[in-house]
Amino acid sequence: MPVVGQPRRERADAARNRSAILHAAERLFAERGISAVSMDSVAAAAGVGKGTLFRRFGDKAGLAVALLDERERELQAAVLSGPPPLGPGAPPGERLHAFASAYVEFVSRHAPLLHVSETGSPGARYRIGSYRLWHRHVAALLADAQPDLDAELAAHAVLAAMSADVVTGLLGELGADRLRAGVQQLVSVYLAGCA
Amino acid sequence: MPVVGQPRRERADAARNRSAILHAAERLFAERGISAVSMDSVAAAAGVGKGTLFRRFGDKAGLAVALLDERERELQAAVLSGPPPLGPGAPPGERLHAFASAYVEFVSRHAPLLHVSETGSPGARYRIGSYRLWHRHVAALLADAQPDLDAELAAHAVLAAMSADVVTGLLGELGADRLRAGVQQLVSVYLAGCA
DNA sequence: AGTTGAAGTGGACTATAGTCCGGTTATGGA
DNA sequence: TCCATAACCGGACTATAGTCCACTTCAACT
Repeated sequence: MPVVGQPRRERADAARNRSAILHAAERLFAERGISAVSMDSVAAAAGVGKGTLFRRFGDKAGLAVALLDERERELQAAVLSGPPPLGPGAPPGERLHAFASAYVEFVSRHAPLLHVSETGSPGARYRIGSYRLWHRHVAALLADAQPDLDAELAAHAVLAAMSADVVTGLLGELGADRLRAGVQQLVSVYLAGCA
Repeated sequence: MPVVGQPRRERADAARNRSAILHAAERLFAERGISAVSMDSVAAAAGVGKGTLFRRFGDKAGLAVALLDERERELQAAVLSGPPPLGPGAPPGERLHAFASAYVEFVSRHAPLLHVSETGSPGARYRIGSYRLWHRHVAALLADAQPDLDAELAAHAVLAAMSADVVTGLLGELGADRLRAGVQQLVSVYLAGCA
């Protein structure tokens, strides 16, 4: 009887295919742009059938999430256990500003992938694990710095201002510096907390 | 020679078809839910060919935008020339709070249509006329109430907190009241302006 | 009313996402 | 080593968005 909650180890062939798919997708997306790459071509480049691709990742959005997951781990590590001011050690206000800068940077860099990952069911962003992680992080810092605030709600607002849609939609119009300034102003105003 | 910048009046047959398409789409979307309605069936129900449908509205997102446009006019009228506190006459802070409530309500009611209208090219929301209108409105009120603020940026943040994606993603988790409270808190904090 | 050409029309066509299921293979136990 | 079984594989299949272009119709101007 298999141990509950601890599924058997992934089969060796499945692991090989998973890795092949991820690498092929990464390469093709970089070469041609995500929207120009069909799932068929990803499967072909990875040397697997279409069924395998969809079985593993559900749909194109799922594939994007898997790809982002790898890239996001780096930022997560820096935030959870890296050096201050991003990591622990600095006062919450400084950490918040540092996080905002880093996150805007991250979103800018991976905007196309993020956009695809949020395609499909509406509100998908709010259900994936990483959003919850960032939300907890921001809410904790806000609550720490400014107890009068409803930090849960404020954290959602801060993250909304850094959503992939906002960043891609306004980057062209405002430029990276001004975009960052907007988020920093938002964070500052929450931290000042004269509500 | 046709007058530049003032395109000829829409041809009568085109107007008839446009109206037929809009009405058919409205009915089908209400009956079956947007995602379950194919563009083919909209065309068939309207009694036009597929080519006509796509020529007029570009794609499914364009059709959604056209449908929203009608519904949005009501809110626009109330904001631009209706009675206070939503319309002119009340102090800017009050108008802002009133707008936030009304807009969250609007987004909640039309979330599926808004989601479809933002599908497709990323950042589509920021290019359609109505976003620019709301942004100008919010920015003007913020600038009026709190001159220290960078009102342009703050207005984007306020609208981001009320995007269709945020509302659909968090409505289930937080509920309508708490969602509204979050936006009200955001507005209050900007108005307090201790940045 | 007749002419003319621009705007509009419709349905066949292509490309792609995502489903399904019969056949195959890895894995753990005897 | 061999067996039973559950997971995995792959490609044919379906449904739908969106394109294209030869044909039709409207309306402005004689």
